[in-house]
Amino acid sequence: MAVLQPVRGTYDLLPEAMRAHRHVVDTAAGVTLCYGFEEVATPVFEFTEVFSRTLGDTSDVVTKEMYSFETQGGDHITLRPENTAGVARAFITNGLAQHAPVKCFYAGPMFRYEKPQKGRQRQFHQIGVELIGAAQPQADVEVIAAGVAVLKSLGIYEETTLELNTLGDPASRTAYRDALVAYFSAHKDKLSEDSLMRLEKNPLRILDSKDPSDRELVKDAPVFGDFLNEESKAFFKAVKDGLDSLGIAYELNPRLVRGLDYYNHTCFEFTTQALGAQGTVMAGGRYDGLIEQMGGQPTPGVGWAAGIERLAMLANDTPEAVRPMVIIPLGDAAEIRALTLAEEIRAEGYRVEMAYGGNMKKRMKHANKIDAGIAIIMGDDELAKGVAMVKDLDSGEQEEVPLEQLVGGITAWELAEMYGEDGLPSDPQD
RNA sequence: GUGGCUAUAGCUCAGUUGGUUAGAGCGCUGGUUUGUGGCACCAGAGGCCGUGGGUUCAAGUCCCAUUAGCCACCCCA
Repeated sequence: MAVLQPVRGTYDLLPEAMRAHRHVVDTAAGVTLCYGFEEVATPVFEFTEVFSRTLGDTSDVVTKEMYSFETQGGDHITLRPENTAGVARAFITNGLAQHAPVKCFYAGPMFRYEKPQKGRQRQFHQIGVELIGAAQPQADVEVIAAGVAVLKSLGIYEETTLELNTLGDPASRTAYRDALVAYFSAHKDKLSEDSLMRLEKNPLRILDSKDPSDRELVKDAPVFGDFLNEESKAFFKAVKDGLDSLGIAYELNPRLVRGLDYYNHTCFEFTTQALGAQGTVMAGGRYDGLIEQMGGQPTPGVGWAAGIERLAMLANDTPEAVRPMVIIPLGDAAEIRALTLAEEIRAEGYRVEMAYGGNMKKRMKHANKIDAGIAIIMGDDELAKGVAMVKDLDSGEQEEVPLEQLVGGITAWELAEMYGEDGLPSDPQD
């Protein structure tokens, strides 16, 4: 609007939005830790090859969505468009193979040069988990279960649908891909413009086309099931059985594909109707070929990523801001004592604001404006008596409390009055 | 990258067929005298009408471009 705009597709996280993000991240970190995923952080930029060599030369992410630049030293750098490649790189460079299986959780900004929409920014944020070094289908189940637990903790699981598919092992996938190319190539005249492109880049995507003419063709297209070899079928069955035994509902979606090349076997998405065209809330799958493709030893892996913005838009149980208590000193001696009193109460883990400036009324209004729950009014005469007037700003009740009790005893008094029975912050130090 | 819609105060929006000093609500600041807030009342500040061109005696209003947002496609989290 004004001359000073944020860069297209970026935005500021002001306290209210930041709290929603924090809630998503903290919830996910806590839940996934129960599954053994420990938080890690990798750089927000990597050498460009980390992404270009792994994501696939034909993927949209590589061909048109990367923020890449050359440094003064001549290095080719790219802001990470996703974090699986970065984690995989860290796995290799830190020699984590000896600790396999490695389970990690991450949260942070990702960058994609896309046309912004609601729920789609150029700098956005993702949480995700990766389980590297476990080839068993039980690992897929565990990863998906962790995702379910996160969604449940955020109170949005009921709004999502788990869509599940298998991409098979590379042999199955290649065979199917070839069959699809053969089939659609024979009907090029009926394919949409987009799908002609897809035929070159990612034929599997044609199956998911929204074009009516494409859809007609898709009806008679080869079915992936016919090309899955026994191992791939058994693997997929084991994943489904695991989910069944956990009572995790899913819908098989044979058209569910991945834009990134390193996926194989299991792929899944949690989708919702509540976010318009940006319906994917959490997505992931197995990527057994990735580490090897990057130059490491052959190492299987499985994981998912979820957009924090999208999760935050769905979650409506974001905690309220912690209400402060406000100290209102009146008089020179009280002003001085208030400084130390504030420090003492803060040291106990409470949010304390000072109301300086203005007369009593001004300061009370200030207390009100910052949504304080408690006002500690301390004039020179109270100070002389060694007390302070403690006022509950919701009920209007107030009473004199000896200063020494105030510091040591504020906890119970303040919490009870300030938050009532519910809405109690679990730990005010957080 | 393609197509459509939108752009007026911090926020949500009015601004008639182009016509004087561009409005409201909320919010913000100050006040309604003494050390007690919320409510009410009074007053005030705050707008290159997204930006740049053009048409016209005259443009917030019409035209073009540009930027940004929104929506759909593509793709994705």
